[in-house]
Amino acid sequence: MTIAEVCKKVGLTPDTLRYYERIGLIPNVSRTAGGIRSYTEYDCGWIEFIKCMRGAGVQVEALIEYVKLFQQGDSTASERKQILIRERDRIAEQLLEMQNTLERLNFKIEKYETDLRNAEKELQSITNSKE
Amino acid sequence: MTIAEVCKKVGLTPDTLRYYERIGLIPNVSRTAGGIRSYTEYDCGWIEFIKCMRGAGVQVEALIEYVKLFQQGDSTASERKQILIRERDRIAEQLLEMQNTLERLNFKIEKYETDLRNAEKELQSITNSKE
DNA sequence: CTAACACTTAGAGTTAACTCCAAGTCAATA
DNA sequence: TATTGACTTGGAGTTAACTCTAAGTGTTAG
Repeated sequence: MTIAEVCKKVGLTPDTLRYYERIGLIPNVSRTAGGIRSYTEYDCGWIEFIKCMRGAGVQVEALIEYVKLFQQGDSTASERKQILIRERDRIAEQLLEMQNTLERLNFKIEKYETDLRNAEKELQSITNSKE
Repeated sequence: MTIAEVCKKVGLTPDTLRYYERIGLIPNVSRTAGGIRSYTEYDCGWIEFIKCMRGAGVQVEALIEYVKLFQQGDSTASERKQILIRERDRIAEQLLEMQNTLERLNFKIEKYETDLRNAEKELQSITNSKE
């Protein structure tokens, strides 16, 4: 796959993909004779994983660390697991915070709704009394 | 309340509070005769609201817009409501994405656990067969 | 009264994560 | 074969949201 095809498939820009590769997030992308990137399905798997993690707010730095350990082989498995646990816990915490905020916003929106309804009613009763 | 007291109370730095005020997120903070900020409970309410929204990833730009409308009075109520709805929907969407990622991470972590257990078992059986 | 310390301002600096640019190369088509 | 358009690289620029600095003022403990 070319970079354009991968971009269409996963929804990232070529610049972002090249950036991710440059900083070590997508290991071993091979090239054609002319030096053009040629992505395998395996590469796409990585990209998709990275995209998913980034979408949940996992920092690039943590992902670089993970990929680096991955490339060092099986002996780093438990260290990698620790990274995943750490990031999982972060996401879980952030999730709670967002759930609270969501609830708070829902209350506030509801309050706006009743207030706006009441204001309209009042307006109408004034209009009516004038007739 | 002084800026230091508010900071301790809500968990923000003085720099951040001054920054928020400067860009219009905390309206009408009054000063002492000497020009030092003196926060009311009402101010703290705003700050706490802003902190909550920021904690859930609501952009400063959206909050500035909201505060500006708020200061313009009742006539902006429905416009303000629209902002809250928009941000609520964003948070809800982000929440879903994070829940998916959380699940994915949990699977991955579990896989690491079984793999590591198996590796250890294998190691042990080799050790045993040598004895 | 003075030393020490918190506060003030305007504005510069930092950080993360892209995003864009210039100059050049490669592939396909008229 | 020439041109068009996607690709390459290294490096500069951008954006959001702080965070820090410098130079000065106010407040309080000894």
